[in-house]
Order: sequence, then C-alpha cells, then structure tokens
Amino acid sequence: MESSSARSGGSTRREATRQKLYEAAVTLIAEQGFSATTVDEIAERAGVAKGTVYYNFASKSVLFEELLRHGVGLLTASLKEAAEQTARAGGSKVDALDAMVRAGLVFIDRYPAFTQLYVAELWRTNRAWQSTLMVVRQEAVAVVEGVLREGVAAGEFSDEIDVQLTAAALVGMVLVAALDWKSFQPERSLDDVHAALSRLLQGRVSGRV
Amino acid sequence: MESSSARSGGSTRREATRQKLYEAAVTLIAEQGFSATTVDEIAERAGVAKGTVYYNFASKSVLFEELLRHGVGLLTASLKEAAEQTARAGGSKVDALDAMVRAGLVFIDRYPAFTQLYVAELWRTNRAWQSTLMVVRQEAVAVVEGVLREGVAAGEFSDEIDVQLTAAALVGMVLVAALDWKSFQPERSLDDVHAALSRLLQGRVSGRV
DNA sequence: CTTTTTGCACTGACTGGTCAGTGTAAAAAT
DNA sequence: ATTTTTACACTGACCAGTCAGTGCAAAAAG
Repeated sequence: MESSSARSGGSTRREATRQKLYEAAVTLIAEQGFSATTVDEIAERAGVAKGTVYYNFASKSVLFEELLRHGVGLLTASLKEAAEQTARAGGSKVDALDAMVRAGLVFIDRYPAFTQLYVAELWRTNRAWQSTLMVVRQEAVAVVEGVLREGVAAGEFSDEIDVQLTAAALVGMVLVAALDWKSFQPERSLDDVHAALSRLLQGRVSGRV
Repeated sequence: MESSSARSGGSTRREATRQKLYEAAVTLIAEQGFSATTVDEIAERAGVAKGTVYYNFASKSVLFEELLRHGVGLLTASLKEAAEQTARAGGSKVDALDAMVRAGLVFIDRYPAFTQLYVAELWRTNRAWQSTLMVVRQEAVAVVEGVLREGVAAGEFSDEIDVQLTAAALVGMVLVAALDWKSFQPERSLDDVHAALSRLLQGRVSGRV
C-alpha cells in the first residue's frame, strides 16, 4: 500500500485540507462565536464542500476543540521558549516575565483571531469543550506560575505574592491590552505596546523614575 | 402620559417583569452564549410566557442590548463613585486606582455572569450590538483613563505612561484575575484578591517589601 | 500493456429537527 | 377600561449531520 508516500514526504492532501478548515473556522468563530457560525460558512470560506468538513472532523465541536488545542499549544511553546531563553542568557526572573509578555504580544499579533476566540470561550460554563479548555488554559498559565514561583524561591519576588492570582492577573493584563491594541489602535508598534506593559509590570507607573 | 398611576421610584409591573427577564437572560447567555440560548429557555427561567418576552422587548437581540447597557451603566457608576469618594477623602491617585480596582472586584463578585458575558462579547466583530458595546466600553475605560491623566498632570504618575494602553491593561488585570477567582478559587475572600492586585498595581512584586 | 479493482478524499442534495417570531382569545392585574 | 400577561398552536427559515455517488491514482489481475 503505502499510498500517500507517492506525494511529497511532508503534507498529505488531508493535512492541507484540515489546515484550510482551521484557518477558515478561527476567523469566523472569532467574529461571530461558535454557535452563530455555520458549518456551511466554514466550508465555503475554506473552499471545500460541506461533506469534507465531516470527512475530516467528527463534528463541528470536535473541529473547534482540535483548533483550541492546536492554538494553545503554539502559545505555550512560545512562552516556554521565552522563559528558557532568558534563563540561558542569565537573565533575572523579571526579565523572564518581561520576555514572556513580549512572547504573548508576538503571539497575539500573529494570531489575533485565535486570541479573541479563546478569551470569548474561556469562562463559559456548560459547554462541551469546557474540560478541554481548562486543561489547555492551565498549561499556559502554569508557565507563568512557574517563573513566579522560581522568583519567590530565589528571593527575587516577595514571598507574600499570591502566585496563582498574580499569574492570572499578568495574563489578563497582556491579553486585554493586546486585544485593545489590535482593535482600537492597530497602528501602534509592538515595541510601543511592550514598553507600556513593561512599565506597568515593573511598577514604574507611580513614582517618577 | 398616564403619569397618574406611576409610582415615584417606579416599580411598575412591567418593570418587574423586565428585571426577571434580564436576570434569566444574563445567566443563560453567560453560560451558553447568545446564539445558543433560546427565547423559550429565557422565558421559562424567568417564569413567564414566551409572549411576554415579545410584549416587553422587540426581539431577542434588543433584550440583549438593553441588558448590556444596563449592566455597564451599573459598573461605570460604581467606578466613578469610587474615584470621587477617594478624591473627597483627599486620597492620592494611586489610592483612587486602588479603590477602583476594589469597586471592580465588588461588581464582579456581585454580577459574575454579566462580567463573563461582557468579556465574551467585547472583542467580537460583525455582530448587531457591536456599536452599542463600543460606546458602553468606552464609558467604563474612560473613567480609568481620567484618573491616570489627572495623576500625570499632578506629577504623581510618570508622564511617559501611555494612558490608553495602561488603562486597558489595568482593566484587563482586574477582569481576568477576578474571573479566575470566581471560576477556580471561589472560596478566596475579596480582600485577599484585592490585596494581591494592589501589590501588583503598586509594583511591590519584585523588590522586597 | 490494458483492464479491473481498491482505497482515499471529496462532493452536494437532502433530511429531520430546532427555534425566532406571530396570532389570537381569554384571563389577570391595575 | 386599559394594560399586561398567559397558553398554545403555528410558520418558515435555517442548519447540523447524512449518504449515495464522483474523481483519481496506485496496485493487482489478466
């Protein structure tokens, strides 16, 4: 057999179709929400027939779940990378946090629709993909929590901070600021936005430095 | 005019029905999203007939829009109140910011479902109530921006801060931290959460106390 | 070489159910 | 007397998921 090996070693036809469906689904769902987006729309935007969607995914919500997993996987990898690179370069934990803020901004800059969709679905309850979302959220937040904990252990951060809440707040800060940036002042540069958040992160807002 | 029968303070029967419908709609839509929530469900949860929904609101989306306006109105009032009270008591602008953080937390503590729903809809595009949402968002964020600007003018905050971005980031910080609190550690007290955010706000995370 | 078979990826008309919104007549509340 | 609510049957658009069938290329058979 070995049928698919006739084509290029990398991407099968199926793989390419799935990718097109992901891309179509992510923007439509970000704009309209999951329930308001029809499978017909997704198929049309992807340039395939409706049947193809069901040939590649068991259902509309399975498509969505795999989309979520895929996207948050990218984000988590990017955050880890940022933290590790800072560590390798001998940077402090604040530097690591700062690098992660930037990594987050880069991610959102690249995948704004995914970010939108993620935020919109994260705190919903009673939805089929709720558990998937929780797992996947925890992976991302855990990276930030890890850096905070190491910082506390190393005496760089006050041991009175609440790691879990602070991590959530930091994530929220970046998320909301970035979505605002993309929605309302898209002409601003990433460096600009990064600088504003750095200032806030390092407490250089009050007190004139 | 039929003002003869109007009670001052105005709890007509109609008003009460509307309120019941708001309350039913807000939790259902927070859980499931707008499109996945049916008018029949809303009516049932509110304990009224379906016809009553349409007697009181022109359509499902009009009901939702008025819900949004109503909710954000409450939040904005609460933030303003916090800022003004601090000013009257002769507090600094950091104190005002801190009071607003607390007001935000109190609001979210009281109306978690509304907050959920608001976050989920805020960055959507192409939706009927998009413009309503923008107006209403700006009102709330403007309160924070106002305090920041006054702080800069008074020399309390660095004049290098980006008011708009910083305001968005602060709102995001509180929003996400609070939703996390409600979703994952609801047993924590409001004071606890407030303390964690205050620390972050005042840059007392890095550097020993 | 040629014909036939097999398996994969995809197609799009169709089905059965769902749901926003309507119409109406009668009851309840003010 | 008027406003508000109820109960319930109904409509028509819309949509997730299905299924019989198409196109194609590689292998197997002749």
